[in-house]
Amino acid sequence: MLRLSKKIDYALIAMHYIAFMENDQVVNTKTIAEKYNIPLELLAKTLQKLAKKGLVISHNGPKGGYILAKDPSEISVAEVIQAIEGPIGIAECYHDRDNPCSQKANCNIRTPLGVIQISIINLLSSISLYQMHQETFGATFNTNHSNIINSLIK
Amino acid sequence: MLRLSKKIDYALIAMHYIAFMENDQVVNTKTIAEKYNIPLELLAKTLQKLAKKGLVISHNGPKGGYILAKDPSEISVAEVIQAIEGPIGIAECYHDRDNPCSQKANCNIRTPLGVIQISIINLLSSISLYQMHQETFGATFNTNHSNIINSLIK
DNA sequence: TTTTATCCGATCTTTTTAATCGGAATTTAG
DNA sequence: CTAAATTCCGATTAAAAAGATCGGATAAAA
Repeated sequence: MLRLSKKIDYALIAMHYIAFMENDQVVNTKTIAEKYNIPLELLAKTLQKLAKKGLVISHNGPKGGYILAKDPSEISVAEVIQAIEGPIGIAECYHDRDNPCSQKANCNIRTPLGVIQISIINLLSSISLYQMHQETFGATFNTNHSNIINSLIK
Repeated sequence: MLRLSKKIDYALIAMHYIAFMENDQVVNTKTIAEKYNIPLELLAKTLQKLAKKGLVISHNGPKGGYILAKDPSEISVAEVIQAIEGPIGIAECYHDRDNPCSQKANCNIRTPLGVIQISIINLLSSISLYQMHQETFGATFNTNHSNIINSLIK
């Protein structure tokens, strides 16, 4: 049902938490896992992946942990999703090149699904961690929607 | 990766095919399954579900099959998805009442994800089978986007 | 009354997701 | 220099979801 995976939930929760720590403190995995009741090992893996993709920076050893690699306003929800799961796609045939759908030419829904997919990617790309944070405290998204609209009106 | 399930692919393919048959002919499962190389039994189940939810009307016996219950312009992609899988939700905590997330109060991403979810639902609700069909033939979506935008600018 | 369909529940298989485990490497603090 | 805290990483297991199949029931047209 278009559900985001738990890994992505965890990634967003963690990124958000790290992003809005006071004075850019280094945050370790355990702290976040305990605060949000997330399995430690799984969260650790998730953060490692985010580090590998350059969204956070890791520091080893005692007093180690993670900080954001960029400003929260520069990190979109789409980036976090893509870091964990690769390209966003509602239809497989748009990026699984190893396993091409045999019906591609014949398919009657491929083109419109492609358009819908672009709209969703644009939506997720237009929302940053910073904006999520604002929303949490009752403010509202106020993004540039033109990209979403453009994908609908060609 | 926000992938639509195959059942939904099949449902959309079938609905689309039925919708744009000449003179509202009754279409049987086998015809569609063969044309698009879909497992017959699975497509049958999918169409049965769509019939139960009132999106298509079934006719038993020889010369039986399915026709649409409504005009293609009156059936949205969101309706088809919801008929097959229930409510659309990118975050579990928004409709799984049996299994409430223990972190609901504490969660730092619930509110913004809710807003994103509404945007996606609005997007999918704004696209009808008829519009998908237009798109297939090179025309473009030209929907009323105000609902999408309204969900972003409160 | 036979044939062609939908209908429906149960089950099996496969794939994906979630969680766990064991241990290595790194760095700070004492 | 050593011990403790932490990230790192691959392998494995467990659970859940998705996909597919089967057997038989019901209904309607020819």
